[in-house]
Amino acid sequence: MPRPRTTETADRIRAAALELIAEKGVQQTSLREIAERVGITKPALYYHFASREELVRSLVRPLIDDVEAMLAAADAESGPRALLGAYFDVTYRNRHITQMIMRDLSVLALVDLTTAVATWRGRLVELLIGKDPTLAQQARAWMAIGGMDDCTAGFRDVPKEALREAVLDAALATLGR
Amino acid sequence: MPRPRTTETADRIRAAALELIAEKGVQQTSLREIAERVGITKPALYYHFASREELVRSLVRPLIDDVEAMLAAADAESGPRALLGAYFDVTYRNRHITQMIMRDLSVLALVDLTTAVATWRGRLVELLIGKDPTLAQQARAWMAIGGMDDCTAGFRDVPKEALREAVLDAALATLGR
DNA sequence: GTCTATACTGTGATAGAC
DNA sequence: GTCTATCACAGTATAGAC
Repeated sequence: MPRPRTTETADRIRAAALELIAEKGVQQTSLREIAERVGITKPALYYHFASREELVRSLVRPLIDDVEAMLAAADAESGPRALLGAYFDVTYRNRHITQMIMRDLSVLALVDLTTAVATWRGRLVELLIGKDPTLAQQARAWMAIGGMDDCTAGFRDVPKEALREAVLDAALATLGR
Repeated sequence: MPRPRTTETADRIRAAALELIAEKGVQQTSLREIAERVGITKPALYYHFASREELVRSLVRPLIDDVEAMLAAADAESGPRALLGAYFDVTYRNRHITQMIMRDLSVLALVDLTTAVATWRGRLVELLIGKDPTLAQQARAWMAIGGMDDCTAGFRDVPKEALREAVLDAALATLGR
């Protein structure tokens, strides 16, 4: 077993990128700035990530994987409260990424992850209200899920448990439970 | 009275910009593309708009003004259904702009209109649930307002009246009425 | 395997001719 | 009101040093 390495450069790049993006948004953050903060040059960054898109994709990936794992383990019988609670936990755990996406949804298109997100949104809707929902049901589901994401991204100075309770309460009211 | 002029170039630029932005997003649309569609060169575009930001700001302005006018005329006594109905009408009337903003909230920062939007959101929350809301009330208000915007931007092939009914129903459920 | 030097393309933006 | 020419800088890309 090799001795523990100092932090990998790629990880340091990701960390710096997430910080800067949190401050200024995805499109407003240049690769030069990121490289500068890490203490390397722009082309050196290019060695670790083939493009700007690939860097951003590697930031978003953990959230996608986390949500998909949660959905795979989700039990349709467990009811909306448990389901939305699990969803909140995942997006809150990855809230820096959630904030980044909520601030600029078009990054999903940039990194070609729009369909992945649309897919798990659809799956969530199905678990919450079944197949072939009416327009009214769809609107309620969208409002509940999107609103949870919105609150997770927006209420940054609220302790987790208080936020969790408030958000779940609101989402369940939206769904009419 | 002068004879009716052909469409002003500035208006044609705005129209072309809105079309292209609807297709590809704000940050993904270049000034060259916009100028090309209008049939002029990039510097000619700069004669009409001092910067890219100013062009985008002039696109967002009508929505802001429309919402602010609606809020100024809003009666606190008229109740949440009338208030949210009026809000839906305004965002739906300007839905191309609403779509643009929902797709990339960071454009508001780009054109320095974040506080304007935050202000009327706050006013809306106050009209809906009063001053000094609890966290739970705030979450519900955010979910209702943000969810309406989300649905207005997202359900593009639903007739207005059907959408209006579905969205109002969901928003009122969220608020607990 | 990691980075530097260098260069290419396209972008927002300006100056000045017509 | 529109053009040509030009700028600085961004993202991207490769060649080669160590």
